[in-house]
Amino acid sequence: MAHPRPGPNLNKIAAEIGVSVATVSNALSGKGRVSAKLITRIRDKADELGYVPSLAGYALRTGRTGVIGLVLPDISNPLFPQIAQAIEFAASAIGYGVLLADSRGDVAMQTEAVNRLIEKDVDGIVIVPRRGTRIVDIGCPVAVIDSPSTPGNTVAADHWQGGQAVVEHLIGLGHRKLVLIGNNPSSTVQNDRIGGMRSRVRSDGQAEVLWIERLERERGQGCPLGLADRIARGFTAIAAVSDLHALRALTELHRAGITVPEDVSLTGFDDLTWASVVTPGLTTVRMDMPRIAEIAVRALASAIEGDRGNTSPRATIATSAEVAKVPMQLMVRQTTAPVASPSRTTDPYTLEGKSLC
Amino acid sequence: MAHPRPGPNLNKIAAEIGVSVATVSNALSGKGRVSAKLITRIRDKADELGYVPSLAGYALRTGRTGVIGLVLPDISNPLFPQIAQAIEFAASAIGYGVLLADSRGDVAMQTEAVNRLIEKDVDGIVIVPRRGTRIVDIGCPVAVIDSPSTPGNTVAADHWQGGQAVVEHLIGLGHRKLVLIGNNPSSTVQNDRIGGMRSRVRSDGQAEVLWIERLERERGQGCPLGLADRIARGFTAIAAVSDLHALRALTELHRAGITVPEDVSLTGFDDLTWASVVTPGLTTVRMDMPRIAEIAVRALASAIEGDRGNTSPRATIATSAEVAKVPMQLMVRQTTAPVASPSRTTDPYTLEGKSLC
DNA sequence: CCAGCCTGATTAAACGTTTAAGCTAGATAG
DNA sequence: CTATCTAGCTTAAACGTTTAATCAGGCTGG
Repeated sequence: MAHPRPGPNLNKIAAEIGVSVATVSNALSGKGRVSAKLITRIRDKADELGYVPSLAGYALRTGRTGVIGLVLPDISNPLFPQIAQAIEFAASAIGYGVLLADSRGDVAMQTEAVNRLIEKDVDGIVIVPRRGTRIVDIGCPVAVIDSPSTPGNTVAADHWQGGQAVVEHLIGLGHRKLVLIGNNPSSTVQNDRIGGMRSRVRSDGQAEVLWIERLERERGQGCPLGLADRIARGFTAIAAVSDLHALRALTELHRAGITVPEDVSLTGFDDLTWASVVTPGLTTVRMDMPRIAEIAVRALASAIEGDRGNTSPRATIATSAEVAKVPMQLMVRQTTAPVASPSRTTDPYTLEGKSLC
Repeated sequence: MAHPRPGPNLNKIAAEIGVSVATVSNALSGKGRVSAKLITRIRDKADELGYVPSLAGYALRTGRTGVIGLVLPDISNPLFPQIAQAIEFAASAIGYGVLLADSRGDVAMQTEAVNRLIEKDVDGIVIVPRRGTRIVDIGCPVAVIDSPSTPGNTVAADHWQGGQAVVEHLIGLGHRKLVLIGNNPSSTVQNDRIGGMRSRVRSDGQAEVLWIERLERERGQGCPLGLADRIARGFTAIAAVSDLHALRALTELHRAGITVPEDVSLTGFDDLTWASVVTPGLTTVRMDMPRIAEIAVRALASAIEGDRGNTSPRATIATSAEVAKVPMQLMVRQTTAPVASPSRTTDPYTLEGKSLC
């Protein structure tokens, strides 16, 4: 009624060669004292038999499973694929598996998700916290992504610098009067981005910030943002805090007969997957996810591996990369152009929105 | 130098109460013969101490880890979030964890990803195969999602029926001449969708299929699809095989001064996250991911749990749901409207046949 | 030549769980 | 009153690994 899990084990190899299991274990892990020739002999036999070490046995003995958990806020977050892919890649590169846990947008589910992971004996957890959530003190190493306000070890994109890069790009194209579009001023990420943008506006320039949620509270869901108005008043560029808002701006502009980038330049944030396939390609700024993931995973791994000896059940915090900030990368595409350019070669584009609002 | 993993174990409970570990194990799992009062006494003690069973110990003994692997083609696939979320939800609902593995779009990486999972001792694997990949015979239960052509147990959205639903909707709105947009005829998914669509075109109607990849091979990457031309020739609706292609069509239409849905109706497929936020909201058709995931996971689970006794190292195929097909759901939004609606058309500009392509 | 040391191996215990098998005592049957 | 059954527990082995402790010799130094 059970399972002698198919593959060969240390015993098999040991028996086959005629030595003890301990020797085989030592040979393969390179730890004890084994003669060179015996080591190679064992190695050969091992992959002749196609030996795969049993994680269960290893885990039981060492207390380490080689698996880390990944807790995501809500998967509907369009950034999610990038994050998951990057984490999985970074983790598997150093031999860790990634257990998924989705907190489904629910704050309570987040701790519940963490518990599920702990019950699966993960060695550590990477958390991308839901906005406004605080990471509680759990009993294993944790790395937090992109919530710089959270205490403890965190790695985040440098949103401030990203904002600076966007505005520097626009300034370089000659733009002086900018409309900045955010959603909610209570988001630290958005605030960082907006802050970075403002910090690079020239003294002879001007920046007006539009907070969408506030506007919608007054004028209703999906209301126009009054962009045409601003253009008429001399604003020449619009910088949104997210690609989604940029897309919304784009439709509003076209509805008003304003073309991008001839009449006005437009930028987004995050480089969502469709940002490059849409025409014209959206100039935006992206997080260096591979790097962020690598830092997070490495920090976690070193915390885990340094954990030996620390038997305290309380949280062990990853030591390195306490608050690493990773620069963002500007992706220049077709929605930005020099101000008042007489005639661009780029195809004029009209994604003209109808109805709604 | 190590790790006596913090929490209490069966031993602790046994010692505390004064019985043997076996009894505790039996009491908690409800298997052996233990008196009722002792059971409750043990139960109480267990959660008084906050007992969490060691997965490692369990796995070692039983050969089952309670973890399934999820292999995804390439995470950049915009459908990915929905899939991952649904699988994770379905799995965790019946106590399974989900180990992530991304094959990064590379066909070779797919089997490599599978191997990574097997080395982590997963009990089974859910695969969303890359287009054109065949699932090799691996040594554990497998459920395949959305590749109906693949032999073995598969659960897939009923793309054919989805196509039918789209066209039925358009027909109901009075449309007769349809342009169908696909990407690559070698994709069985796309073929199913197109096939379903054609099967519902009325005998007094007409459907012309545009294969994007073929067109681009002739006219170059990102070329116009000649939609305005078709509209001029009396086509009143465009149905794309994916939201992405629908979006592309939308931009092309607007560039030609054709408005949606007044001049022409447009539909997509998949209900990608942005499909509802874009204006006008895209009428599309979505997979019932929660249901698909549940079927896949359940099939896998029953294969795993039925595996006891089957000691063959060869693949064990999930028995139930051999080729389950799950209906798709039509999401009617703003890009479809009755044909030739007399009212709110701004003004029927006579379509200047801006001859493209 | 003997005490000690290094080398290369072995033995045995431990991690936490499940489960077949064994044991004890009270109840029942004959 | 003895033989048998059974409910309720215990013993012990097993899963596959790591690792501390031990051991057998060969070598070295004195």
